[in-house]
Amino acid sequence: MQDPGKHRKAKLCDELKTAILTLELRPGADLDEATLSAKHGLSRTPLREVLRELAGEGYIELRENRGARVSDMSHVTLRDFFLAAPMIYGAILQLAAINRTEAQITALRAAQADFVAALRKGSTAMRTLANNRFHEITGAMAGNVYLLPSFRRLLIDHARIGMTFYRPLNNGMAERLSEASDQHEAIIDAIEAMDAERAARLAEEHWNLSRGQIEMFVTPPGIEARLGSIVPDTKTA
Amino acid sequence: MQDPGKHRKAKLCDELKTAILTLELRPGADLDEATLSAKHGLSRTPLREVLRELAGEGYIELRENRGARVSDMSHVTLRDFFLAAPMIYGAILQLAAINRTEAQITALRAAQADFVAALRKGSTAMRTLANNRFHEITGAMAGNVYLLPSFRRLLIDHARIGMTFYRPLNNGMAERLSEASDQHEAIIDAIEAMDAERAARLAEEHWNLSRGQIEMFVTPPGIEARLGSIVPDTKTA
DNA sequence: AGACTGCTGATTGTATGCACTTTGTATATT
DNA sequence: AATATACAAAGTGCATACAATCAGCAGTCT
Repeated sequence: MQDPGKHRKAKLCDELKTAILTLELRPGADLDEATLSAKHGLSRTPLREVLRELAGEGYIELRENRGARVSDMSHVTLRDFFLAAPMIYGAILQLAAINRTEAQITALRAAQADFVAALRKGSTAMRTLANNRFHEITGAMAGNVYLLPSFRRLLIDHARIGMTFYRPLNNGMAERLSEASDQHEAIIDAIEAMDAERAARLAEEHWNLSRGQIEMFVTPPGIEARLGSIVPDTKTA
Repeated sequence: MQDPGKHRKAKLCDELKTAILTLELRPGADLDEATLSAKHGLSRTPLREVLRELAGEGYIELRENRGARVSDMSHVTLRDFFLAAPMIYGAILQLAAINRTEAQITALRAAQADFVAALRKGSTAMRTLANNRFHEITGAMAGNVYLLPSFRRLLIDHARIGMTFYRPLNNGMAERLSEASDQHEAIIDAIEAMDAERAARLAEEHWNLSRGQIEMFVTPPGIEARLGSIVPDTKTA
């Protein structure tokens, strides 16, 4: 696992982020410094600095004298997420429409192409990461230093929630995903046209779609089956 | 400056934050690792970790191989600030009203008492810090992990903007400050009553007051005086 | 039995030395 | 005189060694 390249730190940082976003590293998982530094061919000093950065962005939590662990997600944070997400997402897309540059539009189109490709033949993780990248770019377009910290924090958990709930083979998944893709296209158009109002409307729609999916898996319809009898029904068997 | 206590890191962290909030450390100021570590009796390793943390919270910026500097503030960031602040502040106070605990109310009252005391006989810096602490507590009350990062980032620059513009001896300063204090009291009441709607209204009012003060100093009335003549007016002298 | 106290292994926190990058300056060249 | 290059000084980045702290467990005492 030795990597004498110059970007070992950045690489490690990306790998950890990816692992966390895709739930490869589960919420609450412990991160051991010695193990990680050995695995990535870095000494503990730079590793710890990476951990500090990740903590600052909300990927992990640092506990005094007790090591780092991946940021937890509970029903409380899920509720917080539902409260904050529509507001921030709406604001970001509005500002993106106002401030976007041509180069950013190109980048956004590329990200959307990746997302479509991932929909076609990628894993759930690839879809999640591509989607995450798409929205990261809208954040960069908005370019508001005060909103970005919360936006980034939301994206982390949105990705993780997606990984948890959007399982393949579920009823209507394919249609919903292609709907999300269509919304992405519409969002690109609105941003390119610098139509903030339309962007805000699309943000709400996009959020509602996502919200609907999450709710569907949080509160499923219930299983249609009766409890078996404790004493075996010898008659029917 | 040697401090063999156990909390050197936390202390250094607080001192740096305070210095940045009060503009003792100016936006854009360079932070030299060697100097800082010597000044605070810490080696460079833990110092660098503190810097990473501060960077994560938005106090400073880290540049590869070129040291840290205090986060900059330009006309662009000021504009971003005006866009983001009312939304986030409103959301935070609403959530604070919904989620506050009794203990937090007590803490908020204490912070407000400090603020009043600072108004009476404190320096501008003390006022700013007391005000900052008051709002930090409302953030803790809201307790939404997704909104807090942006809220904290806003508070940093709100404090710094305040230090820049709220200079004593200016027209109407005293009245406006006592008005801010009154609003704090009203905010406490609304939060204690768990009245989210009233809290949101007060947030808007509080923001408008602050906004007005800032605007007053950004766009002053202009100086009533003519340029002196280049050739001295020998007749009048 | 239950709770408390004092060890021990493991893990995190800190200090220091060296390598590398950046930057300012002096000198040489055009 | 202006630009380019080489060198020197300063400061950051990383690795290793050492110190402090914590979790688990054994043993003792009530």
